[in-house]
Amino acid sequence: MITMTDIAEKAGVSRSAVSFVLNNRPNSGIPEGTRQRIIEAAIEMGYRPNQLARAVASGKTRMIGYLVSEPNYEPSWKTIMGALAEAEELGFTLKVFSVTRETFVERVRQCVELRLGGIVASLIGGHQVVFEETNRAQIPLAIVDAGVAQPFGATVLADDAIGLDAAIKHLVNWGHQRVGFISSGFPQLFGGQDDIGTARERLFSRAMKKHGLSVPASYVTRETMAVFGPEVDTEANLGSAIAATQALLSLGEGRPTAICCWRDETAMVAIRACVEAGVRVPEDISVVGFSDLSASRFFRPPLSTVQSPWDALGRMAVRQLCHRMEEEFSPAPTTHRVPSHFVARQSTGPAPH
Amino acid sequence: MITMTDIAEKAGVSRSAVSFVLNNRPNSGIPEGTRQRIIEAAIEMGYRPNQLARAVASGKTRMIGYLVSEPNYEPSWKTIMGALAEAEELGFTLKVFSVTRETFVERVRQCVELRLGGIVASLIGGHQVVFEETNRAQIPLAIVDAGVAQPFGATVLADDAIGLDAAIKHLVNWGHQRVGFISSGFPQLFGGQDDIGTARERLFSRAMKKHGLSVPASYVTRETMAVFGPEVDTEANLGSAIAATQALLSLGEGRPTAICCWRDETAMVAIRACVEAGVRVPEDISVVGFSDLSASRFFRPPLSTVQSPWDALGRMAVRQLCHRMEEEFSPAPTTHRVPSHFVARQSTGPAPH
DNA sequence: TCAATTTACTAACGCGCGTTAGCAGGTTAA
DNA sequence: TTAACCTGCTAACGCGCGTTAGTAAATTGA
Repeated sequence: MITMTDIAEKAGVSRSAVSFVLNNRPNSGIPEGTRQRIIEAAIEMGYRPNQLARAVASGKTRMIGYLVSEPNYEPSWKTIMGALAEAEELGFTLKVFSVTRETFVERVRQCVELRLGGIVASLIGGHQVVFEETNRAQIPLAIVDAGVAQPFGATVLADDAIGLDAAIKHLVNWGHQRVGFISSGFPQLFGGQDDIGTARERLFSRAMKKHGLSVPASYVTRETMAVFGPEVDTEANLGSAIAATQALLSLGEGRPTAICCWRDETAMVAIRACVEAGVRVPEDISVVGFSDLSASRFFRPPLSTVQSPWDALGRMAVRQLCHRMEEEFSPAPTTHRVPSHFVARQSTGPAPH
Repeated sequence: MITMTDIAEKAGVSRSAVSFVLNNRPNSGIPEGTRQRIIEAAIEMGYRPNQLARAVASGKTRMIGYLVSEPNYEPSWKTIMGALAEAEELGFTLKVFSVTRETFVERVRQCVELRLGGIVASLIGGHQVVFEETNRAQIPLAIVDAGVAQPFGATVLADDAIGLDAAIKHLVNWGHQRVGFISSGFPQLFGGQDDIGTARERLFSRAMKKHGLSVPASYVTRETMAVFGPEVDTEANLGSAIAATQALLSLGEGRPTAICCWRDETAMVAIRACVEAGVRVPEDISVVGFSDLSASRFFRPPLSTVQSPWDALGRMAVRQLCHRMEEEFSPAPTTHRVPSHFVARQSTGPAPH
């Protein structure tokens, strides 16, 4: 590997001169002739600066780390790819770490040891621990899609209220008055209470109230998700979604004429549960999803759903992180929202009389 | 940031002693007492070794780079995630780079400058250039899912023949004799001819011959794909797939009773084109896909398709790369195949008389 | 008792680079 | 004529670490 010393020798100058020229430092006093000689030597020898050494010497890195707890989940990688694109546009490189409940502390330490300039965390729980570790090392932190705003770092959230509002408006336009909700809760967070499910339920109630509709307690149910491992998305894991759907259907005459689900997968399972119970979708009941997975437009019926802006979330997280990397380190929390959009397909229709 | 010097001071020893203990070097002659003192000091001060400096000093990196040309494509990220998992299990970290025709040379240079220990390339074309660059820097290269084996580095391929063979066997069992093929070609490769489409067509012919079936030239068509950008997977891009399907359907009485498509997306478009032409799937014609996208099981009818082992491809690529990283550098080509599997769903059925 | 060995370390160099201080020679201004 | 300044560099230090050579003191062996 060619080093600066090699090209200094070839150009007949000192290594310092080479460093000055290659970093084209102003006021270094290297005249054009010498400058050209050095550059030509560098090109001729195929010199490539060692970024590691550069980082050690300068104490700065243009690398950012990305922690994911569910790498095989479609929303996860869409967010990653958004982050990757933004990072590259801003001149950073992205290092991805997958994380389990057992390994996530160790992974954060790895990031510290690699002296990464900043960290994006896309986790289900465990943010507190990540913060403690990064804060100690003075590493800026951005948290993406955590459900609720965190009391540290830059939290980047989808503005679910916008999409949810549009969804309910859509249902109201179809004449629906009684709308049920299947929330999603995680019983096995890394470390902490599950306030996410509750937050979602509040969000739903607020959105309903905005349209002058009330939500009986029996209309709000919750599926319980096992968090880790590739089985997250399989139907086998969604037994509780079936139970939640059946609970709503069993409410008799006063049952909801529409159901909002927190995830597209939940909506798919709910629809299947409805059909199996002899309830047609959307003729007898309308179902709304959340996420807009690639499979959702191929589902029968194609899902009406709130598109979560995964790509934009990743981009925003990186952008906010870079802001923090440029400034003095601060653990102060900030929150940034990215709008979501409702897209009407065929799982919703006019309310039955 | 705490350094070795800090903890040497605290423990009352030299920095060398600290280095010896923390790397628990054999025969360093540090007695247990001193050893404990140093370790305690390190823990107490929350010492984290600077892996960058370590890499500079030792000249070795446990980082591998991953170049992707189509990061938003489902098979791409499945492969990435496989690679990530394998890398972490082997104690490496993964740096992902997305690549366009304009930036891919620059990205390879970045990898060199970061002194990455090895590179996985998941590209459509351009392998030759990547090889030249990495070979000059003596960086091991693994190429994943390139369609055909490359004359350098470790090529990791899906053994499509296995799945294709199973698919044709499946069709033959349903009584099909006349099977058409819609291949996929890339007109805009990074640099070079498109021999991939041709290779696929040969593969198909061989598989058919194996089952005693011949393939008239008119049975083999090809869709032409625009390569880059997020529009790759949209239906808008698949006009040529519609044309290819119509060409097969227009063959009149002697037309194929089954069609194999090189991609699931192609199969979806082909099915739609059939239905629009009044040809029912699978009653009048059977259609087989390739890939097994997550949407494919939700498509109507659910696609019979060859599952490509994306995850395993990524894992294999990293494993082969790590082999090369351990040994003396060599540009010699090797090829590694990962089996594929056929999964029968509802887009195939008995041949019509 | 004294050389030979072992023990327990330290000093010093190098990795490739960024950066600051400074120096020799020429030019300018008073 | 001499101090002040500019030009065109170089010497030297430091980043945090791995590694080799070496050294003073303690121990051993004959």
